[in-house]
Amino acid sequence: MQTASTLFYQEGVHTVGIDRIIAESGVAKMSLYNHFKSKDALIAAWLEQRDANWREWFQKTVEKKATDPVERLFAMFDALEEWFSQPDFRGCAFINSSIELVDAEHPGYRVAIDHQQAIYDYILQLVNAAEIANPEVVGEQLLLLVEGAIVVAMMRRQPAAATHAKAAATMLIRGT
Amino acid sequence: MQTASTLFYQEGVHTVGIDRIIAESGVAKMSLYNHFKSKDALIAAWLEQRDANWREWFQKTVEKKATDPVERLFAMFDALEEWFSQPDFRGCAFINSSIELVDAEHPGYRVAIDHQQAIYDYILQLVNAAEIANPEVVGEQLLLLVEGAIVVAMMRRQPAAATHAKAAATMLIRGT
DNA sequence: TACTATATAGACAAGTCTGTATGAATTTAT
DNA sequence: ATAAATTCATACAGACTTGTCTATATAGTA
Repeated sequence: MQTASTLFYQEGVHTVGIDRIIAESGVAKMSLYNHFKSKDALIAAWLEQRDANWREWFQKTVEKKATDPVERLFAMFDALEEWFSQPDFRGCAFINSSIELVDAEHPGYRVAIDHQQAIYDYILQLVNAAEIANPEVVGEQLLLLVEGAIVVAMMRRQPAAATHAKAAATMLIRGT
Repeated sequence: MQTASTLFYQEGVHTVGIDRIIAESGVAKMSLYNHFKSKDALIAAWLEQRDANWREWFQKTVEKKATDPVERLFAMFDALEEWFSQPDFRGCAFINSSIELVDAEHPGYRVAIDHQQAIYDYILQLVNAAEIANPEVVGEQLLLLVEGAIVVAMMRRQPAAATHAKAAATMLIRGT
């Protein structure tokens, strides 16, 4: 699973084959198929695990950087910048997978969609805690900045998008 | 090429095979390989054509909606909303392709990266025409809103992201 | 009319992929 | 220590992929 995780994230679920996973992990093919009934099931399990891990990391990092609700909203973008700066950063696994898994019936597709909604829910929670007017609207706008920063940082391969997103968020929240 | 264009955009460059393209287009396989030396070359040609078409449509639409530079910046998001509302909207072909074409050496990869830069260049041009302070910074922020709106609209399958992006852009530019 | 490109249809090669079958080795539990 | 469960290594089936080859048909031009 660990091998599958890094390979799927680094090279995409479509280009990485089962043979590659078993070769680099040293696990026999039958052992893999004993734990996951198909490659699609493995992909779904990976996405679910990554969803839990990523969101825990993100929230823990944000809440460690600041206690004030407004400051935590800004801290989101500092956390993003940390993420973007990691040498193995290759964008959001859930955006990437939702694009690769064209079929909406794929067991991993819903996980990817729900991940973005979970991010929005977390943002909305912080916006509400900060007692900002029109919380849903501001929450949607901040979500756009988060997702936009991820995409731009991925394609440009530089983490500066987080800084610009943070500045824009400051403008949206504080008006300065 | 027309068949390849719709298939690649709708279902992704990886899942659509050569056989599918020749079957739905009625073109013989050797004719296709006579015009494009490989599938990768066909993908690159498709991206280049779509880049030209999309940017022409986008700029024409924006410049038709408004003449004032500031209003044109806002009109970008109205154009996006039109795009998002098309029933066959499936996100940005260049974001999608840059994710599917993991290899940076792929002939189509650079086209995808350059496309985003071309969008930024256009935004910057409008920002400069509007004589906004810190044009590069504001341009980057607007790019985040554009790219974020595309991703969110794609995953949610609803065009409301454009409206939220426009409101955020208004706040960034006008402060209200 | 005759020649030259180009298009067509389909078989084919060589490789990829997922998933299954099999028997031996190894670990775990009693 | 013996039995049970799991893992390993490998071969294999069947379906898929891209790209080539061949032989026929069609269109344009001198």
